[in-house]
Amino acid sequence: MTSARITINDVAKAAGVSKGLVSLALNERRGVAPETRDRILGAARDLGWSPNPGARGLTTRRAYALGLILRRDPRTIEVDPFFPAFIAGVETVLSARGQVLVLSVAADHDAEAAAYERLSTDKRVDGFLLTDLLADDMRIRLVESLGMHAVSLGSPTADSVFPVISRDYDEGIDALMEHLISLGHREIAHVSGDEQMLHGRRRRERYEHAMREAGLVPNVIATDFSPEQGAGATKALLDGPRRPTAIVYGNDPMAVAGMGVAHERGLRLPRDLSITGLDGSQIGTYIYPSLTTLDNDPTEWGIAAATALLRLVEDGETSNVTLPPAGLVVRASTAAPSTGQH
Amino acid sequence: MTSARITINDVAKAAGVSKGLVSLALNERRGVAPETRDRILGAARDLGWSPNPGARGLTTRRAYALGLILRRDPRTIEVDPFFPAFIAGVETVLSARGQVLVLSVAADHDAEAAAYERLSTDKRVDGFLLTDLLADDMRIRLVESLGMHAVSLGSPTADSVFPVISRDYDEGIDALMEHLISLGHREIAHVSGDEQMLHGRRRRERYEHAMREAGLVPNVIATDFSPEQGAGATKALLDGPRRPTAIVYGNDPMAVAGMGVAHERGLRLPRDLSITGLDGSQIGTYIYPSLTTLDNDPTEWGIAAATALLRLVEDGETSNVTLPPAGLVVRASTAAPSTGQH
DNA sequence: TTGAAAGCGGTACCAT
DNA sequence: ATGGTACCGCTTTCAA
Repeated sequence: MTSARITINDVAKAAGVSKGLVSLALNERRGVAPETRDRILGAARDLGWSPNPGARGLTTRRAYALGLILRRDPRTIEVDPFFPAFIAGVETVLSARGQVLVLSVAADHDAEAAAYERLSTDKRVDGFLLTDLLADDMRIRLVESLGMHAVSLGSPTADSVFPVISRDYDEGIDALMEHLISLGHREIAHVSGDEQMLHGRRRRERYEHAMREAGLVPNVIATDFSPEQGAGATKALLDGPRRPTAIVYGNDPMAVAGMGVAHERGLRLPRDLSITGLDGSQIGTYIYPSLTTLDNDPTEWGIAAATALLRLVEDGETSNVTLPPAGLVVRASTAAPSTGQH
Repeated sequence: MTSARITINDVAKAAGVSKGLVSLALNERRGVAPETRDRILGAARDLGWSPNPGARGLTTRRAYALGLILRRDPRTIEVDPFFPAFIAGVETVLSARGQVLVLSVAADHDAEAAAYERLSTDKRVDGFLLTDLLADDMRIRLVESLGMHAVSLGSPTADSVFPVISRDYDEGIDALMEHLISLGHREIAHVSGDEQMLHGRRRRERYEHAMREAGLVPNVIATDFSPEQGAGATKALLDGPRRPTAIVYGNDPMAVAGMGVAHERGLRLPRDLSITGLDGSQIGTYIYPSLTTLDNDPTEWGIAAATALLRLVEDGETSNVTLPPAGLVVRASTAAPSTGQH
């Protein structure tokens, strides 16, 4: 089956008009007689025609595509519950508008910067979705200097001209800490994520705030968010001078790894050690004990981010979005500490 | 900083030649004097110019992009250790060639088919990477009828004109079964993945083959590969008439979920129940007990698939690729069965 | 070996 | 309201 390449000229011919008019009709511009409009659109539908984005972009200077660039160490790339659902959310917005997502993965900062530049100079995308924001993130200035649009997930520390999508975690972290404290925990440790990352740092700060509010002393080990370092941090804590009765992990994969360490040492969970994550992954439901965490909703992030970015690209409107705050999800991995030896 | 839009004309001017010649030089066509060639390429480099893929594709009929469409239930989209690393592999190949990956996520079969059609008719991609192959997969014929190129991960049951990337799992499954049997297990159950999916079915068949070879009777529960159904299947098996001493899960996330169920019932792993996965994820290293599984290497899949697809698109060469067979990775989740009551 | 010009599939402007 | 035409950035003939 040779799918006939059908173009705007075919539609024009079929509708008995000039191709300029077809363009006007398609783009819902005024100045086209209603009945002509219908005839044109009908012909387009009959022929199964939709405009070629490449040709279109040649004059409109648009790519009709959004870019997402992930920086990930290839060795630890695997576990991240956030992205698949996030991308699904982005897609629902894009596909409804005939747009497309260009995904790139970069191993390090240099490759990352190169990827932004390439997608930009090659006019592959109209804007970028900035995730995993770092403190003083170079990408803000980079993307700005490239003359590209963007939205960021979370508020950059430096000045940013881009719309911000955000969700409050402070409230959820407060609730989580209160939950642990009211169970009787005093030695509550935090295995924080990459402190370069804004949300990692922010969570750590709120944990510390909550601890001090309760008259307790914070106990933090920083990691890179990988299960590997999560496991290592757990061992360090259990062997350390201030052995915790509860550990709050910066993300769920680390919490799962931490449980592995605890089980390995013969601890009975949650009696001997309470464990929590911070971003509500599905797998947390099926591990044992099921994981107390905060809810998230990556799909919602994706929808909001893509919508805001498209508004910026198409209408030049910069509108921030605040998602509903993350709430506490109590499952089975937290309980009152045992009063036994330690 | 207004990044000057620099085009082929600027390069032509700088090199003192016509834009036609610039094109010839850039595309390494013969008939360009060596010294002119160098001058042109030098000018291009100085100006930081690379050709606009959209404009280019207008005449070459290429998108300089590859497409990957994932069909995933939004509710269970989260856990799949395969894709991030697979995509990273694809990316290493694409970025080196100035190409790009277009990623799409579809909720169901209809949306999936629509996505293939859209990326195809809009000339968004030059070919598709077909993953998660189903038995008698409609996509083979669909993509063919769209006149698009593709490669498939695994061999389609129906005739396919597309290159096939494959890796032998039979050998690894045999080794895994032998491992369990030699430990003394007789009641070895299999929680299989989606039987619609080719690799899920194939794995189940090999498990059954190995059981019969050993004079044992297969015991299979089919699932959709989700942790949720993995947990459910585990409960059914533990409550069933033929309570297994070992369970082979179709993928690692289900194995993790299965462990959760076992722990919940107070079983001591691996003494009371041996558990294995089948696709070597990183998280398997950090759970307790660490997971016996087969190794995989999604990045390798990605590199091979993208390379083969690009060869097909650019040179018309259809070359199958066979990756090294998956090997057994023995960790701590398998041991001799306890001889106690049951 | 090189230049000039047509054409790819659209959009946008200027007449009418 | 509609048609004609130039033009977007690049590739590809065809002459020279």
